[in-house]
Amino acid sequence: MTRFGSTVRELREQLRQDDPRFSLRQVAQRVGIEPAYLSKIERGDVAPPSEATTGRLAEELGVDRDWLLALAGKVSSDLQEIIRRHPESFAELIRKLKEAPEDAILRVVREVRDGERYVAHPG
Amino acid sequence: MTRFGSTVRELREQLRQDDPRFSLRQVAQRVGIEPAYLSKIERGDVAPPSEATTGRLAEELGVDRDWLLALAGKVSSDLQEIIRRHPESFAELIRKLKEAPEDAILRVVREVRDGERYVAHPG
DNA sequence: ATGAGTGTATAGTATTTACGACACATGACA
DNA sequence: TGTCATGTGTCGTAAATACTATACACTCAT
Repeated sequence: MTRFGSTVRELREQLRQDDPRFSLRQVAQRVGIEPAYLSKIERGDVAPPSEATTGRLAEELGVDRDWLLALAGKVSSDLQEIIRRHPESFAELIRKLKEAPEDAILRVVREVRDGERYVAHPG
Repeated sequence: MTRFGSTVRELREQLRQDDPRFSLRQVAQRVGIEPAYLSKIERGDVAPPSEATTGRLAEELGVDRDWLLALAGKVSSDLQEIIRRHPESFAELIRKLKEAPEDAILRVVREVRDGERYVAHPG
């Protein structure tokens, strides 16, 4: 159903072309899981791994953690915690941005980033 | 640890003052769970229920679904799905708003709501 | 031909999630 | 003094989550 496994495999094989340390076994060891498990993950034989494991996998493969988590069908727990502090506001904001194209979201991001009017003042 | 159970109980007992249909048993029946289970939920004897059950509970108690889900330590799955479509943008946006006060978040919400520049045009 | 490294097949498991079933004690009401 | 509704205590459990352990077959260089 998801492209998680095949994506991980492709990423790993790309890296492997330049560096033999990216064999399934060695990556599994660095990530801290059994090779057999990573094999099943890459072939989609099992569901994507936990948030923690996916995070270490993302770092190992040099891709964005939130991006890989999304492929795994998850949302980072630290983001969820932030949302839970203002559930109604964030809910409205996110649902409003549901139909928005990527660049519109990025514009909001940029506005928030630039405008110090949005962040709490340190002094 | 969480105030989920006690909050549900308080809400229910408030409603009950005007309407005897808000006994634990009757609410449980309308929500579609066993009274014993709701009892344990309200006393914090068990973890908050599933997203679906929490949603029905919110409706029954007349409170915001996302708000009650937050109390349950969850984020609505439809919000998560939206985030997963643009994981990196949303991650940055949400983390940027982490330190922002409620009214700053609301200002962003309002800007997005008003500015049709953010939403996809139907025509 | 053997040892090292590769990926994979099979089987099993601890923990968590999300409840249901049933019996019980209490209090009000007729 | 039944009976009706209330909340609760105890026990059990199906399904999902997130893996481990072991053994196997293959390839390639020595």
